[in-house]
Amino acid sequence: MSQRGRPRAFDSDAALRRAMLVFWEKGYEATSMADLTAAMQIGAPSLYAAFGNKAELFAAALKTYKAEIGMEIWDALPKAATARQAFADFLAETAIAYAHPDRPRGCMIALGVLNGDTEAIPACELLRDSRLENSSLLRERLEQGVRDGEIPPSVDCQQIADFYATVQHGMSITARDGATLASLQSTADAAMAAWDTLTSPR
Amino acid sequence: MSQRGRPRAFDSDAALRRAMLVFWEKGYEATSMADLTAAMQIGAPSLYAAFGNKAELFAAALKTYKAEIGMEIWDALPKAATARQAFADFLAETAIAYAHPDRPRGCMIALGVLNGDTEAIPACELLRDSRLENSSLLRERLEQGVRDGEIPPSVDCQQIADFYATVQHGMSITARDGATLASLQSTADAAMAAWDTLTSPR
DNA sequence: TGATTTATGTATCGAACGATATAGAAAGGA
DNA sequence: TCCTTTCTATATCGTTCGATACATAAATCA
Repeated sequence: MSQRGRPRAFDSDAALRRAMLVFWEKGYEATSMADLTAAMQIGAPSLYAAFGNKAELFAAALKTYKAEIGMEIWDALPKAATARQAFADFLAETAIAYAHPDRPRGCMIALGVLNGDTEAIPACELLRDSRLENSSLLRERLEQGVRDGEIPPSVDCQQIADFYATVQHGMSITARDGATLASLQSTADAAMAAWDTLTSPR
Repeated sequence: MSQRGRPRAFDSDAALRRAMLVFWEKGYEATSMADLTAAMQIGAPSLYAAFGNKAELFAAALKTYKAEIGMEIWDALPKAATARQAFADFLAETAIAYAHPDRPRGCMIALGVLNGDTEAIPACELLRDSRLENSSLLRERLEQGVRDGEIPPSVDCQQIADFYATVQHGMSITARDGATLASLQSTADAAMAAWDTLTSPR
């Protein structure tokens, strides 16, 4: 099963990366196949042969985004010694990532598709599931804090996770509206100002 | 200058209201003229004659949204006696409005258009300006609190306003993802848990 | 009543959409 | 060398997009 036939004339990973940037910047629906073929510098048949269709290409681009960009943010959760530090780092990394000067602002997962019939547009459900997964990651880190004795068992970890996930979602919109890195960092700090109250016994 | 010609066969306000609901639910770009004419129960020529084009119809729908839905939320700011109560009410009203069972979830201003070239899509800039206006309303209420002696002058009102505006933006996404009213209220409470720290002297 | 004005319903416009058919080009296998 | 396989480039498919031309209907004005 060696590679028969004419070899591919483009770098598949590089093309996928370019597609990711376009989807990230414009969202799923606002991105046309013409936008993609122009950015990826390949013809439409090559795109379809390599990635299936627009929806599958988006799914692949999302996977790349999670592995490459999302990792910068979510790796902070397990690294930090305490849940508190984990959340502070998580928000700080979010601010840095969302205001990165050489990339689309905000988060592809939060901004990719918000509207649309969940069933009609598969990308919509894909992103929604990703957001819910992220919220679960936050909850699990809090539950770890409970097991570590850092957080009292009486607190509702899901509620706290939902709050911080909501703040992160909002930061995507605020970043798209032009907020500075300092402003986003300030918002991250403000969210952490609620930590002590949120993690005090109920 | 009396009304000459054949009278309009539809209620313009009711049609605009239906258009608002469609834009609110699907966003600007995902809403087609076919969606609009179906929801408004009028022909395309009647739509164009009455509202100009899609962009102008969206602008009119947004105006209706602000006057009708936004008022429920933003009226809380001047009504409350203190800045703290104003922000608590503002967030509480946001939770209620975003989880209303008989309406699209979340906020039309936050979800209408997030992506897209600001210049190419006028609706994008329109919504961005609306979000920045709302942030300014929050800042002004905080500044009023400073004048009232409720908040120390050393705090950065814009930073606090940005934080709460960001939370509200995030609540739109969280609401679209299916969060319950109780969950949104919990997030609103969590945001208020930061109030004392945020408004303490710097 | 006839002329004018405005709204409606049908049918359709050119452009852009996502997706392909087709033919030719570039590789390995025999 | 010839065949098979795979990829590329051009041209285009049918559909949907936002937006209109056109003829007709329903009102006021003279």
